[in-house]
Amino acid sequence: MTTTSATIRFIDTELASAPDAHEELLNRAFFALSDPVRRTILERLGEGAFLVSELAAPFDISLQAISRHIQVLVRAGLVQQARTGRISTCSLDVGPMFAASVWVNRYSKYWQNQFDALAAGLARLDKEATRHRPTQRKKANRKERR
Amino acid sequence: MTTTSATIRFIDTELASAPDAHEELLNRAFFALSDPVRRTILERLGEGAFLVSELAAPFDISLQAISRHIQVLVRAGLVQQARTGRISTCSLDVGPMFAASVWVNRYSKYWQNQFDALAAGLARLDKEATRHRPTQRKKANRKERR
DNA sequence: TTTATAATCAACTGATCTGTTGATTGTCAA
DNA sequence: TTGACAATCAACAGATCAGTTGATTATAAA
Repeated sequence: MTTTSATIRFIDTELASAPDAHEELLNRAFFALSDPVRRTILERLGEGAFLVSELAAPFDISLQAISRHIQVLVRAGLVQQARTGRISTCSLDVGPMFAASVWVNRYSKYWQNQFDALAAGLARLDKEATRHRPTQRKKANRKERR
Repeated sequence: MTTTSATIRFIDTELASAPDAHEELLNRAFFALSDPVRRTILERLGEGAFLVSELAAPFDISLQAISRHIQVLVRAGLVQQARTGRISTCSLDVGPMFAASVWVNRYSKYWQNQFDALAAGLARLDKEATRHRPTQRKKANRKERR
């Protein structure tokens, strides 16, 4: 990655012309990525284009719910939809993902001890889960509270 | 970045032992990053450690609100707090950020045309904003609806 | 034409988010 | 001891989120 430095510089000047739009793009991209269903959909789309119903098949929630997840991805610019007739083909757009990577990678200089840091994060989560493990989830597939 | 490939492989096996914890770590990390106030706090912490009140100073919202933003960052593992007496010093922990980078960078192979993709995303946001621009924001610093 | 299918829209519910104000805790200083 | 200060807690309000079910739109097929 010898072009990273130049790349980031170019992006930064590009953003300076529309800083609000870029902020909003990051807001939406990170938010879209914060849900495991949406991340799974994106992983799937990494392999190619799929119909909404095909994307929905592996999940235990309604097609409508998946349709709205996809809408979140579309509004974040991560997914494009092409409707031909009654079917809608979804495909990936990694533009916002690249923007997210640029933002996050500003901290890459701290990643000498990435293993320790990640292990510590996981250990902390395990300890949390052990300390007060929920007896039962309130709703299936519901997002964990903490 | 000649070690990237080996790095990612190591992390993946590490995660396989606690997949749920890793999922939850990503959920929280991406969600924490989806708010511009929290991203600004993280940028600041990249320069060193700060008190809660110091982090709150640049913002127009209450100290309590900032305190809760920091709690979100702490629960995501991105920030550590050390309380000595009545003051609380906040510092950065890039572990979850590294995990987020690893996830996002699985799409780096698509980034040959990153410039076009990002520009398209920004152009789309601009077009949206022009089409139905809100006459006035409902609340100061409130998150944009779309 | 009638029927089945893909996908979205609409309305509703319960949970979560983000901000507010007021009270509280705990420490430092006059 | 008393008062100021850093930070959090607690309770509330308004908005958003994520799921549901039922209706609707539009195309494909019998």
